[in-house]
Amino acid sequence: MIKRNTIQRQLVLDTVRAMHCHPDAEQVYSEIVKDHPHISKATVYRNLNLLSEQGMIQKINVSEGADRFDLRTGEHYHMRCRCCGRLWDAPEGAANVSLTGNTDGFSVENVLIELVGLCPDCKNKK
Amino acid sequence: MIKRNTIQRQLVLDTVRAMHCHPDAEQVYSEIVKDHPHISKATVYRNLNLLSEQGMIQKINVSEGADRFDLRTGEHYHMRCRCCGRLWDAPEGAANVSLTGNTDGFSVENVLIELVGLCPDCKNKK
DNA sequence: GTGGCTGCAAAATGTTTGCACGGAT
DNA sequence: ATCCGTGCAAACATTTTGCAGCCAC
Repeated sequence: MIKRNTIQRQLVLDTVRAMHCHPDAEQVYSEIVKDHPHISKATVYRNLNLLSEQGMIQKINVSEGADRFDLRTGEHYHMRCRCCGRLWDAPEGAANVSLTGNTDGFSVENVLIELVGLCPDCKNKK
Repeated sequence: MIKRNTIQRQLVLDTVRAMHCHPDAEQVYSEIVKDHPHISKATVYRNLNLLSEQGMIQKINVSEGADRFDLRTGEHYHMRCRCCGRLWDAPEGAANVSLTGNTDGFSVENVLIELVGLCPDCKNKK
């Protein structure tokens, strides 16, 4: 199916690229609505899903709350603060994963990693 | 708060222990309802959450669909088939993760890993 | 002009919560 | 007698979908 370039699709992509906080769909919508009050939340969801299927952005499932979106698409891992809920890209080399191939005939195609802990801000609040 | 031993709580625990398929809440409920038609789904949810907080079972977030529950509570990883959706415990040593400590001041407390791929059954169907 | 895309509302999915009652301690 | 746990329904959070009109191609 041929995909069209719509203003809404470009807005969703630009907004995710501009926000460096791993926003969820609601946050992307809120940001766009400021300048484009007519956009529908369904359109934001549809385009976030489409763009992540096309590899333009990455959809990130986290163990608490709504899915987040990220402009980086290469394989990398995420750190989630269990206190404030914010999400970060883990620095290059923060975690190294090696697969031994001993997976009972299961073919691993993708490794998803979430590092859960406390961010510096939340540590200082204690 | 002191926790009471109720028939429903024991049923939820026993059922998760008896099912070796990483069921979600709906599946646990369906299994219990066969013999105990009066149990409420809310009770199943409440007890699954309580038991996982107590460390009796483990709650597993997966990147697609509802949360699953597991009788194993020690740290281990999971493999999810992207075709049939089933979940398995990854064999001991299937994946080795090393943290380098290079996490920009973020304190990692827990590492969650999901290996996504194809199970032997789904590979054979192709 | 065609058919994908949008906005809107409604539905679907997964989970939690308020409340009155019943049962364990 | 207390008060925790239950069943029920309703609320909630997140996401998807049906549909009529619109707009990019």
